[in-house]
Amino acid sequence: MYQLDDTDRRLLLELDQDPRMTVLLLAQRTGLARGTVQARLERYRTEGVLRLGSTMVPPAALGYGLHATVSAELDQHQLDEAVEALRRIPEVLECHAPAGDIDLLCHVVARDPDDLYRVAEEIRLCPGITRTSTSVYLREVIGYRVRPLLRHGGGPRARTRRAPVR
Amino acid sequence: MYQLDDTDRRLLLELDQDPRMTVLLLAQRTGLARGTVQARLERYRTEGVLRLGSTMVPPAALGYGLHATVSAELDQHQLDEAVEALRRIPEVLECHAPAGDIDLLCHVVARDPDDLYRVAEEIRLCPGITRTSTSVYLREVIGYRVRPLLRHGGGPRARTRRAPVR
DNA sequence: GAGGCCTTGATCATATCGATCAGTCTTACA
DNA sequence: TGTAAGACTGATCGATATGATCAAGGCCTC
Repeated sequence: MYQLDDTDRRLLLELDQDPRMTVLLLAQRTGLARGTVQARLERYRTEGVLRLGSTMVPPAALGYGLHATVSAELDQHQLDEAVEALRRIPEVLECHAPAGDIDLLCHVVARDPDDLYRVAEEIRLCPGITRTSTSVYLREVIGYRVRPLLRHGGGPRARTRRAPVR
Repeated sequence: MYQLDDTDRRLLLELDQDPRMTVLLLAQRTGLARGTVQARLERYRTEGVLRLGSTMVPPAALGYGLHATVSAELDQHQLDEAVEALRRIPEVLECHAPAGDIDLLCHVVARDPDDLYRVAEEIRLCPGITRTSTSVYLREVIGYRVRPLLRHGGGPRARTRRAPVR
Protein backbone atom coordinates (compact mmCIF):
# COMPACT_ATOMS: atom_id res chain seq x y z
CA MET A 1 0.00 0.00 0.00
CA TYR A 2 1.05 3.52 -0.81
CA GLN A 3 2.81 4.98 2.21
CA LEU A 4 2.08 8.59 2.99
CA ASP A 5 4.98 10.95 3.58
CA ASP A 6 5.09 14.11 5.59
CA THR A 7 3.85 16.25 2.74
CA ASP A 8 0.86 13.99 2.37
CA ARG A 9 0.11 14.24 6.04
CA ARG A 10 0.12 17.99 6.00
CA LEU A 11 -2.14 18.04 2.99
CA LEU A 12 -4.49 15.48 4.45
CA LEU A 13 -4.69 17.35 7.72
CA GLU A 14 -5.90 20.40 5.87
CA LEU A 15 -8.24 18.37 3.74
CA ASP A 16 -9.51 16.80 6.89
CA GLN A 17 -10.81 20.13 8.08
CA ASP A 18 -12.42 20.86 4.77
CA PRO A 19 -12.27 18.25 2.03
CA ARG A 20 -13.38 20.83 -0.50
CA MET A 21 -10.69 23.32 0.25
CA THR A 22 -9.29 25.08 -2.77
CA VAL A 23 -6.03 23.85 -4.28
CA LEU A 24 -4.69 27.36 -3.99
CA LEU A 25 -5.56 27.59 -0.33
CA LEU A 26 -4.12 24.17 0.31
CA ALA A 27 -0.89 25.28 -1.29
CA GLN A 28 -0.74 28.36 0.91
CA ARG A 29 -1.52 26.53 4.11
CA THR A 30 0.98 23.78 3.50
CA GLY A 31 3.63 26.01 2.00
CA LEU A 32 3.78 23.91 -1.15
CA ALA A 33 3.61 24.96 -4.75
CA ARG A 34 0.25 24.80 -6.38
CA GLY A 35 1.47 22.31 -8.94
CA THR A 36 2.71 20.01 -6.21
CA VAL A 37 -0.59 20.04 -4.41
CA GLN A 38 -2.36 19.36 -7.66
CA ALA A 39 -0.09 16.45 -8.41
CA ARG A 40 -0.64 14.93 -4.99
CA LEU A 41 -4.37 15.29 -5.15
CA GLU A 42 -4.33 13.70 -8.55
CA ARG A 43 -2.30 10.85 -7.16
CA TYR A 44 -4.65 10.31 -4.27
CA ARG A 45 -7.39 9.91 -6.79
CA THR A 46 -5.62 7.54 -9.11
CA GLU A 47 -3.92 5.46 -6.45
CA GLY A 48 -6.99 5.38 -4.28
CA VAL A 49 -5.20 6.50 -1.16
CA LEU A 50 -8.28 8.08 0.25
CA ARG A 51 -10.81 5.48 1.03
CA LEU A 52 -13.97 5.34 -0.88
CA GLY A 53 -16.30 6.68 1.73
CA SER A 54 -14.37 9.82 2.25
CA THR A 55 -17.31 11.73 3.52
CA MET A 56 -17.83 11.13 7.18
CA VAL A 57 -21.47 11.41 8.07
CA PRO A 58 -22.37 10.93 11.71
CA PRO A 59 -24.89 8.05 11.78
CA ALA A 60 -27.02 10.03 14.19
CA ALA A 61 -27.68 12.54 11.41
CA LEU A 62 -29.29 9.69 9.50
CA GLY A 63 -31.45 8.75 12.44
CA TYR A 64 -29.21 6.01 13.77
CA GLY A 65 -28.66 6.98 17.36
CA LEU A 66 -27.96 3.57 18.84
CA HIS A 67 -24.56 1.92 18.67
CA ALA A 68 -23.77 -1.65 19.59
CA THR A 69 -21.39 -4.52 19.13
CA VAL A 70 -22.63 -7.80 17.83
CA SER A 71 -20.15 -10.58 18.39
CA ALA A 72 -20.68 -13.64 16.28
CA GLU A 73 -19.38 -17.16 16.37
CA LEU A 74 -19.25 -18.84 13.06
CA ASP A 75 -18.46 -21.99 11.19
CA GLN A 76 -14.92 -21.28 10.04
CA HIS A 77 -15.56 -22.98 6.74
CA GLN A 78 -18.05 -20.34 5.80
CA LEU A 79 -16.10 -17.26 6.72
CA ASP A 80 -16.22 -15.74 3.27
CA GLU A 81 -19.94 -16.26 2.86
CA ALA A 82 -20.58 -14.77 6.27
CA VAL A 83 -18.49 -11.72 5.52
CA GLU A 84 -20.17 -11.26 2.19
CA ALA A 85 -23.56 -11.36 3.87
CA LEU A 86 -22.49 -8.96 6.58
CA ARG A 87 -21.22 -6.56 4.01
CA ARG A 88 -24.72 -6.36 2.66
CA ILE A 89 -26.15 -5.13 5.95
CA PRO A 90 -25.93 -1.35 5.88
CA GLU A 91 -26.09 -1.04 9.64
CA VAL A 92 -22.80 -2.89 9.99
CA LEU A 93 -20.29 -0.07 10.09
CA GLU A 94 -17.23 -2.17 10.78
CA CYS A 95 -16.33 -5.77 11.28
CA HIS A 96 -13.20 -7.37 12.65
CA ALA A 97 -11.97 -10.88 13.19
CA PRO A 98 -10.24 -11.01 16.57
CA ALA A 99 -7.88 -13.67 17.81
CA GLY A 100 -9.73 -15.75 20.35
CA ASP A 101 -12.95 -17.60 20.79
CA ILE A 102 -15.28 -15.05 19.29
CA ASP A 103 -14.99 -15.05 15.54
CA LEU A 104 -16.38 -11.76 14.36
CA LEU A 105 -16.99 -8.45 16.06
CA CYS A 106 -19.37 -6.12 14.29
CA HIS A 107 -19.92 -2.51 15.13
CA VAL A 108 -23.52 -1.77 14.21
CA VAL A 109 -25.94 1.12 14.48
CA ALA A 110 -29.71 1.13 14.77
CA ARG A 111 -32.56 3.58 15.07
CA ASP A 112 -33.81 2.29 18.40
CA PRO A 113 -33.79 -0.88 20.50
CA ASP A 114 -36.36 -2.59 18.30
CA ASP A 115 -34.35 -1.78 15.26
CA LEU A 116 -31.24 -3.10 16.93
CA TYR A 117 -33.01 -6.37 17.55
CA ARG A 118 -33.83 -6.57 13.86
CA VAL A 119 -30.22 -5.88 12.88
CA ALA A 120 -28.94 -8.49 15.31
CA GLU A 121 -31.38 -10.96 13.82
CA GLU A 122 -30.15 -10.20 10.33
CA ILE A 123 -26.65 -10.92 11.46
CA ARG A 124 -27.67 -14.11 13.20
CA LEU A 125 -29.23 -15.30 9.96
CA CYS A 126 -26.08 -14.83 7.91
CA PRO A 127 -24.72 -18.06 6.46
CA GLY A 128 -22.24 -19.74 8.76
CA ILE A 129 -23.07 -17.71 11.81
CA THR A 130 -24.03 -19.98 14.67
CA ARG A 131 -24.51 -17.64 17.55
CA THR A 132 -24.50 -13.93 18.29
CA SER A 133 -24.32 -11.77 21.34
CA THR A 134 -25.26 -8.10 21.39
CA SER A 135 -23.83 -5.44 23.63
CA VAL A 136 -25.32 -1.98 23.50
CA TYR A 137 -23.10 1.05 23.71
CA LEU A 138 -24.36 3.46 26.31
CA ARG A 139 -22.21 6.17 24.93
CA GLU A 140 -19.98 6.84 21.99
CA VAL A 141 -17.04 8.20 23.87
CA ILE A 142 -14.81 8.82 20.87
CA GLY A 143 -16.24 8.66 17.37
CA TYR A 144 -14.17 7.17 14.59
CA ARG A 145 -11.28 9.44 13.79
CA VAL A 146 -7.95 9.32 12.00
CA ARG A 147 -6.94 12.92 12.43
CA PRO A 148 -4.74 12.47 15.52
CA LEU A 149 -2.82 9.80 13.66
CA LEU A 150 -2.15 12.24 10.89
CA ARG A 151 -1.06 14.90 13.31
CA HIS A 152 0.92 13.13 15.99
CA GLY A 153 1.13 9.55 14.91
CA GLY A 154 4.51 8.32 13.90
CA GLY A 155 6.93 10.71 15.50
CA PRO A 156 10.30 9.04 15.92
CA ARG A 157 9.53 6.31 13.44
CA ALA A 158 8.06 8.61 10.84
CA ARG A 159 9.32 8.25 7.32
CA THR A 160 10.72 11.32 5.63
CA ARG A 161 10.56 9.68 2.30
CA ARG A 162 7.81 7.67 0.77
CA ALA A 163 8.59 3.99 0.45
CA PRO A 164 9.01 2.65 -3.09
CA VAL A 165 5.64 2.48 -4.69
CA ARG A 166 6.03 -0.74 -6.47
CA MET B 1 -28.94 17.07 15.51
CA TYR B 2 -29.61 18.12 11.96
CA GLN B 3 -31.50 15.30 10.24
CA LEU B 4 -30.52 14.59 6.67
CA ASP B 5 -33.26 14.32 4.07
CA ASP B 6 -33.26 12.45 0.82
CA THR B 7 -31.64 15.26 -1.10
CA ASP B 8 -28.83 15.33 1.40
CA ARG B 9 -28.34 11.62 1.05
CA ARG B 10 -28.06 11.82 -2.69
CA LEU B 11 -25.58 14.64 -2.42
CA LEU B 12 -23.56 12.91 0.24
CA LEU B 13 -23.46 9.70 -1.76
CA GLU B 14 -21.87 11.58 -4.62
CA LEU B 15 -19.54 13.44 -2.32
CA ASP B 16 -18.66 10.13 -0.81
CA GLN B 17 -17.20 8.98 -4.09
CA ASP B 18 -15.28 12.17 -4.54
CA PRO B 19 -15.44 14.81 -1.84
CA ARG B 20 -13.91 17.35 -4.19
CA MET B 21 -16.43 16.92 -6.94
CA THR B 22 -17.45 20.13 -8.63
CA VAL B 23 -20.67 21.82 -7.57
CA LEU B 24 -21.74 21.81 -11.18
CA LEU B 25 -21.15 18.09 -11.52
CA LEU B 26 -22.90 17.42 -8.25
CA ALA B 27 -25.90 19.33 -9.52
CA GLN B 28 -25.97 17.29 -12.71
CA ARG B 29 -25.60 13.95 -10.98
CA THR B 30 -28.26 14.67 -8.42
CA GLY B 31 -30.60 16.49 -10.77
CA LEU B 32 -30.66 19.54 -8.56
CA ALA B 33 -30.11 23.16 -9.43
CA ARG B 34 -26.65 24.47 -8.91
CA GLY B 35 -27.86 27.01 -6.39
CA THR B 36 -29.52 24.31 -4.33
CA VAL B 37 -26.40 22.23 -4.20
CA GLN B 38 -24.42 25.26 -3.22
CA ALA B 39 -26.86 26.09 -0.45
CA ARG B 40 -26.71 22.57 0.93
CA LEU B 41 -22.95 22.45 0.88
CA GLU B 42 -22.85 25.76 2.65
CA ARG B 43 -25.23 24.41 5.26
CA TYR B 44 -23.15 21.32 5.82
CA ARG B 45 -20.26 23.58 6.57
CA THR B 46 -22.04 25.95 8.90
CA GLU B 47 -24.10 23.37 10.73
CA GLY B 48 -21.22 20.96 10.94
CA VAL B 49 -23.14 18.04 9.51
CA LEU B 50 -20.06 16.49 8.10
CA ARG B 51 -17.81 15.40 10.85
CA LEU B 52 -14.55 17.07 11.32
CA GLY B 53 -12.30 14.37 10.04
CA SER B 54 -14.04 14.09 6.73
CA THR B 55 -11.06 12.66 4.98
CA MET B 56 -10.86 8.94 5.42
CA VAL B 57 -7.29 7.79 5.43
CA PRO B 58 -6.70 4.07 5.83
CA PRO B 59 -4.44 3.70 8.88
CA ALA B 60 -2.33 1.21 6.98
CA ALA B 61 -1.27 4.01 4.66
CA LEU B 62 0.24 5.69 7.70
CA GLY B 63 2.08 2.56 8.69
CA TYR B 64 -0.46 1.31 11.20
CA GLY B 65 -1.17 -2.18 10.04
CA LEU B 66 -2.26 -3.73 13.32
CA HIS B 67 -5.78 -3.35 14.70
CA ALA B 68 -6.90 -4.33 18.17
CA THR B 69 -9.47 -3.77 20.85
CA VAL B 70 -8.40 -2.71 24.27
CA SER B 71 -11.14 -3.17 26.83
CA ALA B 72 -10.70 -1.24 30.02
CA GLU B 73 -12.28 -1.35 33.43
CA LEU B 74 -12.30 1.92 35.23
CA ASP B 75 -13.19 3.74 38.37
CA GLN B 76 -16.55 5.20 37.42
CA HIS B 77 -15.78 8.37 39.30
CA GLN B 78 -13.03 9.20 36.90
CA LEU B 79 -14.79 8.57 33.63
CA ASP B 80 -14.27 12.05 32.29
CA GLU B 81 -10.58 12.13 33.11
CA ALA B 82 -10.11 8.73 31.53
CA VAL B 83 -11.88 9.76 28.34
CA GLU B 84 -9.91 12.95 28.17
CA ALA B 85 -6.67 11.01 28.47
CA LEU B 86 -7.75 8.46 25.87
CA ARG B 87 -8.62 11.22 23.49
CA ARG B 88 -5.02 12.30 23.62
CA ILE B 89 -3.74 8.96 22.37
CA PRO B 90 -3.65 9.16 18.59
CA GLU B 91 -3.77 5.42 18.14
CA VAL B 92 -7.22 5.27 19.72
CA LEU B 93 -9.50 5.47 16.71
CA GLU B 94 -12.76 4.95 18.54
CA CYS B 95 -13.98 4.39 22.03
CA HIS B 96 -17.34 3.23 23.33
CA ALA B 97 -18.90 2.67 26.70
CA PRO B 98 -20.89 -0.57 26.54
CA ALA B 99 -23.54 -1.72 28.98
CA GLY B 100 -22.07 -4.51 31.04
CA ASP B 101 -19.05 -5.25 33.13
CA ILE B 102 -16.39 -3.83 30.84
CA ASP B 103 -16.42 -0.08 30.99
CA LEU B 104 -14.66 1.11 27.87
CA LEU B 105 -13.93 -0.51 24.55
CA CYS B 106 -11.22 1.14 22.49
CA HIS B 107 -10.46 0.40 18.90
CA VAL B 108 -6.76 1.04 18.48
CA VAL B 109 -4.14 0.70 15.78
CA ALA B 110 -0.42 0.10 16.04
CA ARG B 111 2.61 -0.33 13.81
CA ASP B 112 3.47 -3.81 15.06
CA PRO B 113 3.03 -6.01 18.12
CA ASP B 114 5.63 -4.10 20.13
CA ASP B 115 3.93 -0.87 19.28
CA LEU B 116 0.61 -2.33 20.29
CA TYR B 117 2.06 -3.21 23.65
CA ARG B 118 3.11 0.38 24.07
CA VAL B 119 -0.32 1.68 23.15
CA ALA B 120 -2.00 -0.74 25.55
CA GLU B 121 0.35 0.47 28.27
CA GLU B 122 -0.54 4.06 27.57
CA ILE B 123 -4.17 3.20 27.95
CA ARG B 124 -3.56 1.28 31.15
CA LEU B 125 -1.83 4.34 32.59
CA CYS B 126 -4.76 6.64 31.96
CA PRO B 127 -6.26 8.06 35.14
CA GLY B 128 -9.05 5.94 36.53
CA ILE B 129 -8.30 2.89 34.44
CA THR B 130 -7.78 -0.10 36.67
CA ARG B 131 -7.32 -2.95 34.27
CA THR B 132 -7.09 -3.54 30.52
CA SER B 133 -7.31 -6.48 28.22
CA THR B 134 -6.09 -6.46 24.64
CA SER B 135 -7.48 -8.48 21.78
CA VAL B 136 -5.70 -8.36 18.45
CA TYR B 137 -7.67 -8.28 15.25
CA LEU B 138 -6.45 -10.88 12.84
CA ARG B 139 -8.24 -9.24 10.03
CA GLU B 140 -10.18 -6.11 9.32
CA VAL B 141 -13.13 -7.71 7.64
CA ILE B 142 -15.06 -4.52 6.99
CA GLY B 143 -13.37 -1.15 7.41
CA TYR B 144 -15.34 1.73 8.86
CA ARG B 145 -17.96 2.84 6.41
CA VAL B 146 -21.15 4.88 6.35
CA ARG B 147 -21.89 4.66 2.67
CA PRO B 148 -24.36 1.75 2.80
CA LEU B 149 -26.35 3.64 5.40
CA LEU B 150 -26.61 6.55 3.03
CA ARG B 151 -27.65 4.31 0.20
CA HIS B 152 -29.99 1.75 1.69
CA GLY B 153 -30.39 2.73 5.29
CA GLY B 154 -33.78 3.94 6.32
CA GLY B 155 -36.10 2.56 3.71
CA PRO B 156 -39.62 2.31 5.12
CA ARG B 157 -38.94 4.64 7.98
CA ALA B 158 -37.08 7.20 5.91
CA ARG B 159 -38.12 10.78 6.28
CA THR B 160 -39.19 12.59 3.16
CA ARG B 161 -38.86 15.88 4.87
CA ARG B 162 -36.20 17.17 7.15
CA ALA B 163 -37.30 17.47 10.76
CA PRO B 164 -37.60 21.02 12.09
CA VAL B 165 -34.16 22.34 12.58
CA ARG B 166 -34.68 24.21 15.78
C1' DG C 1 28.53 11.57 -12.75
C1' DA C 2 24.16 10.36 -15.10
C1' DG C 3 19.40 9.48 -15.02
C1' DG C 4 15.09 9.60 -12.65
C1' DC C 5 11.68 11.64 -9.86
C1' DC C 6 9.66 15.35 -7.50
C1' DT C 7 9.23 20.10 -6.81
C1' DT C 8 9.00 24.79 -8.18
C1' DG C 9 7.27 28.89 -10.48
C1' DA C 10 5.42 30.60 -14.49
C1' DT C 11 2.06 30.95 -18.28
C1' DC C 12 -2.41 30.20 -20.80
C1' DA C 13 -7.47 29.60 -21.95
C1' DT C 14 -11.35 27.78 -19.80
C1' DA C 15 -14.47 26.50 -16.25
C1' DT C 16 -16.05 27.14 -11.87
C1' DC C 17 -17.25 29.86 -7.96
C1' DG C 18 -20.03 32.75 -4.87
C1' DA C 19 -23.37 36.23 -4.82
C1' DT C 20 -27.64 37.78 -6.19
C1' DC C 21 -32.31 38.15 -7.95
C1' DA C 22 -37.18 37.24 -9.11
C1' DG C 23 -40.33 33.60 -9.77
C1' DT C 24 -42.52 29.11 -8.51
C1' DC C 25 -43.61 25.38 -5.56
C1' DT C 26 -44.43 23.10 -1.15
C1' DT C 27 -45.56 22.93 3.49
C1' DA C 28 -47.31 24.67 7.79
C1' DC C 29 -50.57 27.10 10.11
C1' DA C 30 -54.31 30.10 11.11
C1' DT D 1 -59.30 27.97 2.56
C1' DG D 2 -56.10 31.56 2.35
C1' DT D 3 -51.70 33.27 3.75
C1' DA D 4 -46.93 33.25 5.12
C1' DA D 5 -42.48 31.06 5.37
C1' DG D 6 -39.15 28.36 3.44
C1' DA D 7 -36.93 25.78 -0.34
C1' DC D 8 -35.87 25.13 -5.00
C1' DT D 9 -35.16 26.99 -9.62
C1' DG D 10 -32.91 29.29 -13.41
C1' DA D 11 -30.60 33.15 -14.67
C1' DT D 12 -27.01 36.71 -14.48
C1' DC D 13 -22.47 38.90 -13.06
C1' DG D 14 -17.46 39.48 -12.24
C1' DA D 15 -13.73 37.36 -9.77
C1' DT D 16 -11.26 33.45 -9.10
C1' DA D 17 -9.57 28.80 -9.45
C1' DT D 18 -8.67 25.13 -12.50
C1' DG D 19 -6.00 21.89 -15.41
C1' DA D 20 -2.46 21.65 -18.70
C1' DT D 21 2.05 22.65 -19.80
C1' DC D 22 6.81 24.15 -19.69
C1' DA D 23 11.79 24.84 -18.27
C1' DA D 24 14.67 24.76 -14.39
C1' DG D 25 16.53 23.20 -9.93
C1' DG D 26 17.01 19.82 -6.11
C1' DC D 27 17.74 15.27 -4.19
C1' DC D 28 18.04 10.45 -4.56
C1' DT D 29 19.84 6.01 -6.39
C1' DC D 30 22.76 3.58 -9.20
